[in-house]
Amino acid sequence: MLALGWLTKWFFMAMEVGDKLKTIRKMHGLSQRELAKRVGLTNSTISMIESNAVSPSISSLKRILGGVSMSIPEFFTLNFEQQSQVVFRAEQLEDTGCEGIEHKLVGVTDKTSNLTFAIIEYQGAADSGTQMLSHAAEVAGTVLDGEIELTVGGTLYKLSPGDSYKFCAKLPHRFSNKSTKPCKIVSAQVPAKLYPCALTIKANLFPLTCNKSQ
DNA sequence: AAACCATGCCTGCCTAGTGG
DNA sequence: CCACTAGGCAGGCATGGTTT
Repeated sequence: MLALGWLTKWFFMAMEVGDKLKTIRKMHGLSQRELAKRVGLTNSTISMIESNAVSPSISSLKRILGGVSMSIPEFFTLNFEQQSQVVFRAEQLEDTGCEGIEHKLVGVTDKTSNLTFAIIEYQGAADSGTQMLSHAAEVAGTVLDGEIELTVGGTLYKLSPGDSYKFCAKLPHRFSNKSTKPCKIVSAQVPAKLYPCALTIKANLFPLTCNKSQ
């Protein structure tokens, strides 16, 4: 029974091997003959595998993937259907910020991504809220323009253009623009969920206040 | 009952050839 | 030049018979 289950599972996996291999080969700009020559097989073998006429042996698949610098685990975990939008035009970026903070999220509609990337602009005297933020994630960013005060775990850091930060967001943290000039930051976070001053505020999951104390 | 061996089937892969 | 098909070969595996 176990063997039957394994065979069934392998059968369904094998159904996709040919299509996947064909896509990968074309992504590398190779013909069946070129790939076959590169890995020491014949073009007909590549053809039959790609048309799902045969299921390649592990050794053959390893050889073929070697021709495109890919491992077997990488091959089976690759999912082309999850590939979504590549380029996000400036006008497409959704502003999820609140008063005093422009928070433009890149790829906010991509639910499969594990990364959140944002372009943030703190207006003069704006901050991320009176309460310290804390959420299970890792964040990193760079100040492009202006100056910002970053408090992480009780330590205050003053950042200028070119300065970067990276910290575990579980530590209580807060951003504050003490100057009168805007401060522009690019910021990334993994995992993509629970972005404190954008998605969560927008969704009213954590009703934080974004102050503009002037 | 266990181990060994012969047989046939299945499958991956090859060469040669075809059609677009 | 390209992808694909037909026919054949070789190795792996399951099965059944024989021997110990």
